[in-house]
Amino acid sequence: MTNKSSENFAFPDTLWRRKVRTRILNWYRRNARDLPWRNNLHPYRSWVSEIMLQQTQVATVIDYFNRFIKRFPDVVSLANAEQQEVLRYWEGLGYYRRARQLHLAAQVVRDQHDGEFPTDFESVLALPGVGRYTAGAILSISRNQRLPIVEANTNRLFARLLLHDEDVMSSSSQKRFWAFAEWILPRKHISDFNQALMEVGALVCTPQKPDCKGCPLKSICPTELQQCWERIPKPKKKTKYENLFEVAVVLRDPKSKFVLIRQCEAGERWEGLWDFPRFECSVKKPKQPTRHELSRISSKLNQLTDCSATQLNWLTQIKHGVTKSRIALNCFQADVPRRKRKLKENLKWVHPDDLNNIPLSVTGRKLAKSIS
DNA sequence: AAGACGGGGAA
DNA sequence: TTCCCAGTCTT
Repeated sequence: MTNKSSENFAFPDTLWRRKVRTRILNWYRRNARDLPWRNNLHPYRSWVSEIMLQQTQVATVIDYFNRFIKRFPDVVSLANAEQQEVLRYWEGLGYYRRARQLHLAAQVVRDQHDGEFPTDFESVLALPGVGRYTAGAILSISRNQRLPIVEANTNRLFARLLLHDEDVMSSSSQKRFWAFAEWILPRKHISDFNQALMEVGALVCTPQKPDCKGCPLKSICPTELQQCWERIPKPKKKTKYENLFEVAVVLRDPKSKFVLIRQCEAGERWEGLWDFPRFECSVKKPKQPTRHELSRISSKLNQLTDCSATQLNWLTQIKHGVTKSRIALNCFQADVPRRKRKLKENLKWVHPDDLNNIPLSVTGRKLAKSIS
């Protein structure tokens, strides 16, 4: 192997590199946050934390991580759990595919790696839900293996350090950053160094108003010199949102008080999670829906559940954003004359108290709380 | 190369 | 409101 990919790019000299390494490491030793996954470094814990941290901020993850590790302290306990329980522990974190793949990967480790989390890069990378970043992060952080990482924080830090003004997510930018991450990586203290890169990105080299005065790399960072952090990294074009109007119905059996819930299927959002029957439908004045609107709701409800409702009472409106949609969800309650004998696979009647043990979409949880 | 996936926190 | 987040996987 004579062609290291970093040789295809022009980076500063090795003196500059040494400064970056020592300054970043020294800064980290004084400024590292005390985060739960930094105690008791172990590949399993590191893996769980890395999956949770994908596209999710540190502050959000902390409580989820602690609860999750308490319930699933090792990879085999996770593998042996029901997927529904794993999803329940994930509820509210979003990107639920992560939880399904985490669970699946735990079973792969149990069945193909003797229940021991693998420590070679190829095996880790082969696990579902693990890409180049996550595999490198797990093994570098928990085992000090010499593997580079590139993620949101380092994208920003590298772009500024290299005065890189292209879109950081383009494939050419990513190639350059991976090469740089490899080039800048020291021989020793890999775990601290990789965490330090992210920590500087998170605490100092922030998207808005970075703290260049407190930065360990000030005076060797061209972006600090030129005071051009607003231009680098290149701002992305803003996403436009689409307004959606939906209706959810709490169907209730008045005798037993049971309510009907529906499991989201593959191809839908929230696959594997449960929700109240729900569909797209706009209602102008939800408190006084027109006859026409009511009949549309009934018809769609019947289509989804084979149940017919006697009278629809408006409960509340819940607003929430999902990816690029902004949804206004009008919630109704209705009693059913009598329960159907045969239900579709993905429907079930449950007592409201039992909803506590069932993974629901966040809006489903809000609605469940409002009726209990 | 682009789009989907989710929700919370901060400005 | 909009932006951003310890990315991965599928078209």
